[in-house]
Amino acid sequence: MCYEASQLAEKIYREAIRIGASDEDIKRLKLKWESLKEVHKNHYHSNAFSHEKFALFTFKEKLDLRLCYWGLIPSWTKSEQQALEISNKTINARGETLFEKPSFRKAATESRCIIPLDGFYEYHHKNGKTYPYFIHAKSKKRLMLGGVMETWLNKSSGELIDTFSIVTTRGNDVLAKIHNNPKLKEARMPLLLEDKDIKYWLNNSIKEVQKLIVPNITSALDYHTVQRLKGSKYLGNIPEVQRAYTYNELLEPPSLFS
DNA sequence: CCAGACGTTGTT
DNA sequence: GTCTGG
DNA sequence: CCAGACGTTGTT
DNA sequence: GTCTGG
Repeated sequence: MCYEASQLAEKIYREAIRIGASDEDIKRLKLKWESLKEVHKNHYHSNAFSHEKFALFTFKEKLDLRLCYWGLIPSWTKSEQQALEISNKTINARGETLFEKPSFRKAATESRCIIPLDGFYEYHHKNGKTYPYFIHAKSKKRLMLGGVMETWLNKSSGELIDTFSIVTTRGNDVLAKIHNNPKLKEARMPLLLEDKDIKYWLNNSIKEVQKLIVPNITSALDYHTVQRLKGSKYLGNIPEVQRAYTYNELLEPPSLFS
């Protein structure tokens, strides 16, 4: 799953290189980014339910970079009220059923996207308490997540709203470590695409795309506990929120024999 | 037929 | 313990 | 998903 | 818009 994420603004357009963008593409996206970055803010920690804007890549005739709200609003949504309700339920989209669900199948078929993230947050449970982890790529690379996007026309305001959802798949062994119970039957995680697969997610046939919905790039992930992400101890949307923080109760109990 | 839903997560 | 709001 | 509420009254 | 439950 993926309910909390980080996306920093710096030179996001450059990730297009990993999608196989041409020099011309990069030039165009850089230009576009110059205007987008005025409204884009650094998300050191963003909770999906606050529905903030994230930068993502799409591909119609050309590779494009756009800002979209997290929480997909299907085009058939009728009112602002309904839009808010449904966007609270479409933070993630199960990869297994992506092409069947009424909320996602149009987006899945016609407008898949790539969300470049600096990391995401997951919770570990122990003795009835939760401990947040920040999960990120080793080597400070961005993670490239598979997603779907859709534009909603708000008829009461005439406004076009771009929205997206993050596709999820079975959790890999890194997730299994964070949920450090070897008997855990199934952890979920966002669809992380390897560089070689990114362009196929954007423009291949449905059949090919479905093959990409599998756990991936385990070895390239790193993670550590961070301070609380909600409540009175929450640091807010600042760099420190993703800094390593040790919880003594999570440390290995001292061995009797060491 | 109409009305109402349309989604995800996981027991540390 | 369980539901709801974000 | 987690954090926080978990209720009633009546109209600034 | 389309499907499901009643």
